[in-house]
Amino acid sequence: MARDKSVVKPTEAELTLLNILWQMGPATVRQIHDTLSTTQKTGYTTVLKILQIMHEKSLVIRDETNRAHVYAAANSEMHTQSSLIKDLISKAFGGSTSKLVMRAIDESTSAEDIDDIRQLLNSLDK
Amino acid sequence: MARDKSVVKPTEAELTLLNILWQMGPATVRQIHDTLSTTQKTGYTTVLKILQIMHEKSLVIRDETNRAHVYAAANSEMHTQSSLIKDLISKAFGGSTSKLVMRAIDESTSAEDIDDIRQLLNSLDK
DNA sequence: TTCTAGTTACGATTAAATTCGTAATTTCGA
DNA sequence: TCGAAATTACGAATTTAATCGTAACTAGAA
Repeated sequence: MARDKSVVKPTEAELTLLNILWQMGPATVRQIHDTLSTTQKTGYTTVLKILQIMHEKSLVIRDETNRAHVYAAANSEMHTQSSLIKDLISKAFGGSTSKLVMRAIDESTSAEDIDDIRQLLNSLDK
Repeated sequence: MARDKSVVKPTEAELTLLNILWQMGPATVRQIHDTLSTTQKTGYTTVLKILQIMHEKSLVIRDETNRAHVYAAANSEMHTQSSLIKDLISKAFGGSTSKLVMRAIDESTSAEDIDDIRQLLNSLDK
């Protein structure tokens, strides 16, 4: 039950900040905190601290040129999504992608989702 | 960045034990530890302790009739998979099931997986 | 130049997760 | 009956996550 040091998996709080960075692009702590404040009541220094830790883990990069450092996600949203999915598949779905997909589809009541997925499958045919 | 108390999400170690319980069915600490030992070197009392904590959280139920308590998963594998997926979708996929599915399919190189998924979609048509 | 507002750095605190040693308890066989 | 072996209970130690207060620093305005 050891931690896998090689692949850094963002924690929940870290993922929240990454989502903001993916949406906003590079941003200062102030900007990130302002955005986060619309949905959560988290202190400014808390956000700063988490970003500093993320920097140590190389989850974000930062530009220290100006006094207010500018942070950016180190990896793309797509890359991170893939690694989170792979993690879940291996830990809760016995390594089977199709099991995860089928369970996800079972959950979805949205007709659009189903259509989107069907189109993706069709596009794989060619 | 608060914990959601209403839905108990198993930790990594807990999920490992749940996987064993789903596979074996109800089992004693000894049996669970023996199985786990084939892949991990975790102490007996560690497994016991985690099961006791899981019992407090109602992740498992236990039969205390005999001296060696018999533990069983409180929720089905399917139920837990669904809740883990929903959690991931909301935290890393902007709530979109189709985005998760598409990312998962992108990752999968297995033709069988694709076939399985296609069949599931077809079965939804009726 | 000096003050001030804004920023980063540092470290303390709390809570949860993980690990395991040791004590207490129980049961079964000699 | 009594003791050994197995089991549970208890709690300590360690690590990580998350939070934030306060100190230190910096740049621009007055």
